[in-house]
Amino acid sequence: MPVSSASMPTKERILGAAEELFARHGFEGASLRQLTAAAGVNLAAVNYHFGSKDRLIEEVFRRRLDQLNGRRMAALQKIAGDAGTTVEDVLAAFIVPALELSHDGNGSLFMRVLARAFAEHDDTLRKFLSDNYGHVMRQFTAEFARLLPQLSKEELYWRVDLVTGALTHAMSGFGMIQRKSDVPEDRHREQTAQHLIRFAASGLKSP
Amino acid sequence: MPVSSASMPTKERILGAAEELFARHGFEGASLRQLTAAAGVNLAAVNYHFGSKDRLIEEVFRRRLDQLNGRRMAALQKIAGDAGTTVEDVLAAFIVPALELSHDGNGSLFMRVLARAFAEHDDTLRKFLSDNYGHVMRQFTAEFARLLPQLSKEELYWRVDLVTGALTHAMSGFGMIQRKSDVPEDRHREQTAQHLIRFAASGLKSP
DNA sequence: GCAGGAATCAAACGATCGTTTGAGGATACG
DNA sequence: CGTATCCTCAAACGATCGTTTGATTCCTGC
Repeated sequence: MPVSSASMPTKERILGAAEELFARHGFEGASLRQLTAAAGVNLAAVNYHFGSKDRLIEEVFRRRLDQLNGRRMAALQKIAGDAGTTVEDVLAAFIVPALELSHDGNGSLFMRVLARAFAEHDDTLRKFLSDNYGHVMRQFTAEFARLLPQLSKEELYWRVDLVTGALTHAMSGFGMIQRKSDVPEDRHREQTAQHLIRFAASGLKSP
Repeated sequence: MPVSSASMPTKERILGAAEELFARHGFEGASLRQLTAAAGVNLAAVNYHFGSKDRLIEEVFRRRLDQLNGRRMAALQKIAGDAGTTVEDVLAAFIVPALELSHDGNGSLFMRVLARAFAEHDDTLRKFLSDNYGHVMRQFTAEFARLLPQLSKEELYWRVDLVTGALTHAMSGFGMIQRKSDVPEDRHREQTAQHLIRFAASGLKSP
């Protein structure tokens, strides 16, 4: 499963190498020289294809988040507003697409990039993420509000923030948690999802 | 409450400015030239007093973590092994010292530095933190294990990791959550602690 | 098969990085 | 008063940063 093979177009090889090096060394820590060397392309290729390093960073996010948040929204649409929907259902709509990404290619490296973006309080990056994907969090929060009417607005924001913090932290470490070889991949993913959903649901619903 | 005034010794002025700039721009993003300019000291002072930038980073952690984890361990010793101790008590021993730090001076900036250290999967930094402060997490985990005997070792590690992730994430954002002016400082801190403890306890104890 | 845009290349740009140097100032002790 | 020690300072070190340039190669459409 190549993330940056010689047969791929230059743009995708750069994106693959960027994802890996941003995860490992941070946005400032990974230089364009390391990056283009790892991708096997010329140094000038980044500025030619993306314009600048900052635009490359945005493109790394866009490529993954478009897919991730698209799947999250699709899963949420199916259950939002329904009478039988539970907190666990909404959490599953949020978590399962992220787990699928984590176990696909070097998607788990992207989760580490995302965790870095959370830790960096960089205004430009936060604005980009908020502008492009803020509506996703608002939709999920609105559905939680419907299912947890006893919580004040303030309390709800608190708990949703704690849940996203825990999940981002946990999923950024998935590269290290290896499943036992006798458990099939999808079964392992299902167990992980159950762990996370149970934990988060208990926190959200706590009295 | 100056963090880097002209009257303070050079070493402390550097540590104060370093904490702020590392929180804002990361370890690689903050340069020694910015840092020494903000502290009002000569560029060479960092290498004279600390030896290198990496040793300065370690000293930034040491100064705060010695105090923070000292208070955590003291609070834990008082209740560890007792018959009446609850999960909430242990969580309070972990959380309250961190909240006290967050509301004291620019201690909240340090919590952001700590959140960065979590997100960076830098081996050198992780080894330093593990070598010097790993015993704290082991002690707390052991006490959780005593109070939650129904959890498997694997499940317990999972949940403790989720809790620390949520708390680190939450407390790194405390600079932005301002208390209402009609609520006294210590009352606000107490309320925040209750929020965090309730959330974490529900997650840990979830069936 | 040839013109022309797309893509790649080596090389260089000025800026900034962490670190080192050696001279000079401050301070305490004989 | 002199001297030894701690500290500060401006300046420079080589390395590396993101970006730009201009020539060269590749590929496509006529």
